[in-house]
Amino acid sequence: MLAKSEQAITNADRTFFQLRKDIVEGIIPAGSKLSEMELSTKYEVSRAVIREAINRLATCHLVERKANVGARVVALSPEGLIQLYQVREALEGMAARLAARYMTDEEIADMQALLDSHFDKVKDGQSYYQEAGDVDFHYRIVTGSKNDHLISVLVDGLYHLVRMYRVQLGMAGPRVSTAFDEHRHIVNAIANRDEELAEMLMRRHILYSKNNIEKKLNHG
Amino acid sequence: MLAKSEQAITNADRTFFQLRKDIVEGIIPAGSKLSEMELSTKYEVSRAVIREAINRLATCHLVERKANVGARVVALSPEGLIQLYQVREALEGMAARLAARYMTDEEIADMQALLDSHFDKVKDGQSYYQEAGDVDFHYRIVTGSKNDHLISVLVDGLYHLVRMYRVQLGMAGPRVSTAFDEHRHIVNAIANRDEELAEMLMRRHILYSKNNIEKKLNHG
DNA sequence: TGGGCATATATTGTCGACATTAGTCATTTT
DNA sequence: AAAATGACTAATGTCGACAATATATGCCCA
Repeated sequence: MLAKSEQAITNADRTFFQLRKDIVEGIIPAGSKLSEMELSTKYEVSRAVIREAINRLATCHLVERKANVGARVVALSPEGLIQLYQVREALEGMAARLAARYMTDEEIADMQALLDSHFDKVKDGQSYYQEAGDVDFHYRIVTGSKNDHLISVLVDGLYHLVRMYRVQLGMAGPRVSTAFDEHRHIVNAIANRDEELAEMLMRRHILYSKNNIEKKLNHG
Repeated sequence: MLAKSEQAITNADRTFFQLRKDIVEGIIPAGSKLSEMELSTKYEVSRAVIREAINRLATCHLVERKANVGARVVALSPEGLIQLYQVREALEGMAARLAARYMTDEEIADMQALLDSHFDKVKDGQSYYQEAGDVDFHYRIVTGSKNDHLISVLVDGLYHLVRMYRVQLGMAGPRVSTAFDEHRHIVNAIANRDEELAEMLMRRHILYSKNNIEKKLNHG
């Protein structure tokens, strides 16, 4: 999905990525117990490798671990999703501000080109590109902040949790055209080096997404 | 230091806390290599326990790990500290906003009382309480947000990194009296349930701290 | 019959040994 | 002489076995 430089070197890496994928996509159900023995036979690695993978998942908040008891996949709750979006609003708002400050002109031009290509595809009705496009857009802003902590918390942590919610609660993409307009305005603000506006627009963009999701959760 | 519920159950827990403390306080120097064998003899536990502790430290970004090579304590850099404060500004600003929304009247009253006691102590010239008081104040706001992700990222992650910088760069507390005024104003905004103002004041408060630190780094 | 306690079992926590990899140094070849 | 290649070494990665802990079962007693 992400064209990130997350490449697996060791078995623990591979197992971690595989487990994370299986959890995010709901192959391993939310709230279910993660037995080290069971997983070590299933993934054909030793318990130590599974333990390391589970520990990493725990620090990503995809699983919760209790000493001498074991680990469970986190349970999905509406409040959890709201809280996730509150953090996203704060962090990605700051990311947009920093992107307006630190992104190079080339990076901004690339991002504008990316948005154009997305727009063409959406115009042709290929709305299934929406999620990938949205991910791409947010990813570029976040990396454009040039802030390693920000990047890590979002890309390595929150985004996987958000994806888990979206996949398992069946939140495929509504809000296609409006979201694209919002993306466009954010990029314009960044191109104008208007930090204040970039942050404000990004925060509103995420707030709208949150409200939209809340609506679906309540009336759906 | 923190009266948190972080209590060690297993040896890995204890070793993790001990290692974290030694790194934050500079007993293990920034940038130095962490040899698993060496540490396992030093802390009198097996290599597996050390490995688990190091892995946890890696996800806290206190150490950096490279596959088949080893782990090093992160290097301190002025840019790193700036980036940390950028993330703090975003997250604690949101925390103040959410605290204004979700803290109970009792929690707010407690916090005001805490501030009063701090003020009395500072008035008497006991300025060495400043850092602990500051930590207490920020900790209450963050937990008052009732947002688990926010709490975890800040309390389990960033605060230890910030403390590492403060300890090792010798940033003991200046800005005592002005910081107290800022704290007071933030609490007032929260008591008035003014989310917008609470967030804005908190962001400024952290921004001022950042500027103050930058000044010391440059002229110090 | 219901509750508390002791035992039993299954799971996690811990350990030491082995396998594998990266880095170093010496040798060889051009 | 310089560069490349090969083996050597020391570290990390992986594994299976043992120890400690929590939950479940069943027994005893009120």
